[in-house]
Amino acid sequence: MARTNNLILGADGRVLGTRAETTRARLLESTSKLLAESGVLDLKIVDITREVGSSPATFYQYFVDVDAALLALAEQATADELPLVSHLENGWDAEDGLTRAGEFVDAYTTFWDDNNAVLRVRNLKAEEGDPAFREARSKANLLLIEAMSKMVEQAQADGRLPASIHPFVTATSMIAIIERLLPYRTEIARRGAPPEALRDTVAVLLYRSLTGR
Amino acid sequence: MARTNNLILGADGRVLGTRAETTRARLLESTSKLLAESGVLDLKIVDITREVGSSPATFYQYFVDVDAALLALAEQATADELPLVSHLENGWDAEDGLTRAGEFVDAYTTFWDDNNAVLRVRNLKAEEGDPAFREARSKANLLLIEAMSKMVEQAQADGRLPASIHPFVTATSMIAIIERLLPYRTEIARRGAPPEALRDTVAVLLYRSLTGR
DNA sequence: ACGGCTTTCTGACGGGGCGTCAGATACGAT
DNA sequence: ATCGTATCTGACGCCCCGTCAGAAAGCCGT
Repeated sequence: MARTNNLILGADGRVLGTRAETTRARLLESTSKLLAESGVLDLKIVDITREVGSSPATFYQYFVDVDAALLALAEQATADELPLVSHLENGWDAEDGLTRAGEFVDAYTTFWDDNNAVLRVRNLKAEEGDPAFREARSKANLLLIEAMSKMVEQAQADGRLPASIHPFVTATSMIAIIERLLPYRTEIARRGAPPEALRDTVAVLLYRSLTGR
Repeated sequence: MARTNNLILGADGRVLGTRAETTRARLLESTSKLLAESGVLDLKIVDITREVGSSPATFYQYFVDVDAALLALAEQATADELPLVSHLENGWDAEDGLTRAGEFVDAYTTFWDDNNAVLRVRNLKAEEGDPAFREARSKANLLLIEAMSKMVEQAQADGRLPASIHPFVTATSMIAIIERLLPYRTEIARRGAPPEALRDTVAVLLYRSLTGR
């Protein structure tokens, strides 16, 4: 709960001045960097603050604990994710549908590459049951999932997809594919698949499962 | 590397006697329990050993660090996963194909529910780049993915699936769906989807994507 | 430019987990 | 029962955690 009505708050709920806002931002950046470098399990508050040249006590002025900082990062990542919905608007039923599917995959890949360390932690904590991270994940994916659900409903109405599939579950499955497959890239490459195989295959899978074409 | 040629080894590579094997097993069980209860981030060696009534030093006789224990658990889980391949053998091309897909989903769900805490950690560490966990994950999924790849190749040969999809990537995507969706169950339920919707939808998605029917 | 007030930062501390080692204890063979 | 080996653990120094009281920096009115 770091942001309310555009006011950035410290750990004790006070409103921050400009100097404090800068410090907070630097701490978040440092957290993100260390997260990407060495993983959550090795994330230490001492290291975060050392990185920005301040002391551990400072950290606690902005975040009640590490989780609070991680949550703030997750919420930042959400802002990058929401625009992806533009690739889904108006469906993929026109003849350039498959192309648009590919563009969506590309856009998601970029988003993922920029935020993967944070997203991994967000998903881990969400799956472990933490309500705040659950909420953050839902909010991030909601727009995409709703847009995809609409595509499925349309395809069902047109008789291209069976009525037996549940639109929301189908949409969530598509997010699952794309979210889960990106970290596999190196492994897939090691199996001799050409580099575009992943992108193209995922695009076709999404296209088929969402439009029934 | 806790096991070589059926001999169970301690952290220093020595062969364990029966008493030691029991202790090691109890430590692993305790680790698994605490993992499920409170997540990786709060996993403490002190707690693990307290749980079995021994001291932290004992832990280090069997595992060089927590990761080693987690890896051992991941390898145990693999043993539960391999038999699932029986649901894929001979393909889903007969008329009971969709039924068999449903049974596979059920079997995987059971496997997941029994092992989810460990699998989550395995996947996290694998995605963070740890080679040992990468290896463990690959080994666990390999049989399933190979079987699914064969199904895709068959469907492509019969003209039911486009040649443009890569069998291995497709198979991995199916694993992604099923692995990733199970933790979402509560969230999907909260959206008013009936309880079987997930099972049935995933079964249909797998069936369609793997057989092209 | 100075004093006083507020915001922001930090040194220092008790608490506790980490990982190691030397010595204690339990076991099995004879 | 004794000995040798396998197994266990108490105790220690190290480092991170989270807190608090006080220091430093910034701001404002005069």
